[in-house]
Order: sequence, then structure tokens, then C-alpha cells
Amino acid sequence: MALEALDGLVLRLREDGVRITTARRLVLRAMVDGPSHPTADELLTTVRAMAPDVHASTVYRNLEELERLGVIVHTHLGHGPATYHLATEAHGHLVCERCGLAVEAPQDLVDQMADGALQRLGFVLRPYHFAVLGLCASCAQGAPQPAA
Amino acid sequence: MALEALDGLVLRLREDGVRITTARRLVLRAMVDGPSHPTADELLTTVRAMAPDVHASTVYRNLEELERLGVIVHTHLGHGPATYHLATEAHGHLVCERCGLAVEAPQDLVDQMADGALQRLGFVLRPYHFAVLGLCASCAQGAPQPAA
DNA sequence: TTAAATGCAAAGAATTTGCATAACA
DNA sequence: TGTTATGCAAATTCTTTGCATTTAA
Repeated sequence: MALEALDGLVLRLREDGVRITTARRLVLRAMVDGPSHPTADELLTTVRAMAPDVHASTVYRNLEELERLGVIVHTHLGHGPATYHLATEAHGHLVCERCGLAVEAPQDLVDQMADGALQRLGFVLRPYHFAVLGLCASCAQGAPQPAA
Repeated sequence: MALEALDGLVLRLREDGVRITTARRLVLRAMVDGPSHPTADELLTTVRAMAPDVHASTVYRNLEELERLGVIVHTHLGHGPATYHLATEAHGHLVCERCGLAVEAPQDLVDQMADGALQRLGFVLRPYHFAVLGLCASCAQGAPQPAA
């Protein structure tokens, strides 16, 4: 399934006139197969496990190109590096400022806000680029704070 | 009015045991009197008009301290430097990805989303840290794109 | 007088860019 | 064979930090 998704992407990109290099294929594979929300640096590490000479700038350039082609999107979950997803998996994020927990925002809540902004301001929201911060249930109760 | 606000802040900070230095007073004045949504660098420029020797690191350290004390908050409206407001003026932002237009998010839309997140996930949202991106009415119609 | 704040220089993280070389189509 | 992509080094942008000196209270 994951491999098929990769093959499909490769075909589609080739049709768009994009050259499929080793580095590019590995970046795509890491996006399709690997953990969700990788940073550029995490992708680099994954890619280097197969092709140690790939450089950070190559990963950044590939991510930029794939985003331009609509294959992936990037999101900021907080300070620190951007995270990347497949565009087909774009969704809003709620992130706890205290413990770092990131959850997917319920789509209907996101839609409700987008509808309101459209009707009232004509603004077409794409509320995926930045997370919405706050405190998760545990942290809001004054309880834990595992990570930062 | 603006000056009174400044005096009030200074008094409050002094009560908190904060020393009021030239640089700190000027940063506060720029926040109270100056244009809204300044970046650290814009604040530095404003401050330097009165006190040319103030350094960027001093401005950053003041902003950090004022945020810690709950006097100001910072917001990311897009890529690029953070912007700062008085905490009393905290509000959500909608930013156009195409032309850069930033408008205040209608509070009831923000509240509606926050209520939903609280009831469904126990998540206490503070949706002020990151802007919500999208396309403004003009840009959504394929029309203009003044800035980047 | 003394803890807190500053100026300065330097480091840091994340990302981008210039350019000669390599490699996909 | 001719672009397009890559490796590498270096630059950029925004922000933080270490440290000796100054200063508000």
C-alpha cells in the first residue's frame, strides 16, 4: 500500500516532467512510509540511512519542489523546524504549549471557522499552515508537563 | 492616553520588582505608542531613534521578560520575524498568504472553535500565537497580489 | 551596594543560495 | 546531449548566550 502510493507519486511526478533522482525518491519514500510530521532534518537522517551522501540542501530543495507541485505541505507546530505531510493528509493541528502534545484538529471545528470567515470576510481559510496552540486536557488541569 | 498607559505599566512593573531602564522604558513606549504588530527589529529602530546605543539583544531580552511578566505576547503572522502586542490586545489573526493582508479574527469565530475544542478534547485553546492563513477576499477572486 | 540590566561579540538553529559537477530523460 | 538536480561551502535571517561593565533602586 505504501509502496503503491510511492509508485503512483513517482509516475505522476514524471508526467509533470520532474526527474526522479535517488535523493528525490528517498525523500518521497520517507514521506510515504515513515512517521508522520517529519522535519527536514529527520527526513535527511532517514534518507541518509540509504544514501549517506545526500545533503541537507538537497532535501530542502526537494521539499520546496514537492510543495510547489502540490504533493506535500509544511506546517509549523511550534517554534523550531517545520514539519511536512503529504498534501492528501493535510489537517489542522492543536498543540499543547506545555507538553508538546499534537493532535489533529476536528475537521468540523476547522470547517465551522472557515465557513464563518468566508461568509463574514470573504476570507478563504487554509488553517493548516500553523498549529493552534493551547493546553491539552492534562496540562490544563495543572497536572503533568512531560516534555517542554 | 497612551502616555497614561505607559505610566501605569511602569508602576505595575516596578511593583513586580522590575527595574525601569532607559531601554526598557523605550521598548514599552514603542509598544504602547507605536504602530501595532511591530517586530523586534522595528522596535529596535524606534528605540534607537531616542537611544542609539541600545542593542538588539537588549530589545530581545526585554521582550522576553515582558512576555514572561504577561505584559506582552508575540505572534507569528507568517514566515519571518515574530510580531509583538500588548497582552491586553491579544487577538487572533487571519493572514493572506498571497498579499500579506492581516486582519483581526472575529472573536466569536475564535471562541466557537475554542469552545468546541474544550468540550470535545478538553483542550484549552489560546489561538493567538500563530495566525490562521488563507486568501483574503481580493486574492481569493484571483485578483490582486500587492505584496508577497 | 548589589542584584539586575546592558553592550558587545560571538554562537546557534533553520533555511537558502551560488556554483561547478554529476546524472536523469 | 542538454537540462535539471546534486554536493559542498558559504551566506542569510532571526534569535540567544557568555561575559565584563554599568546602573537602578
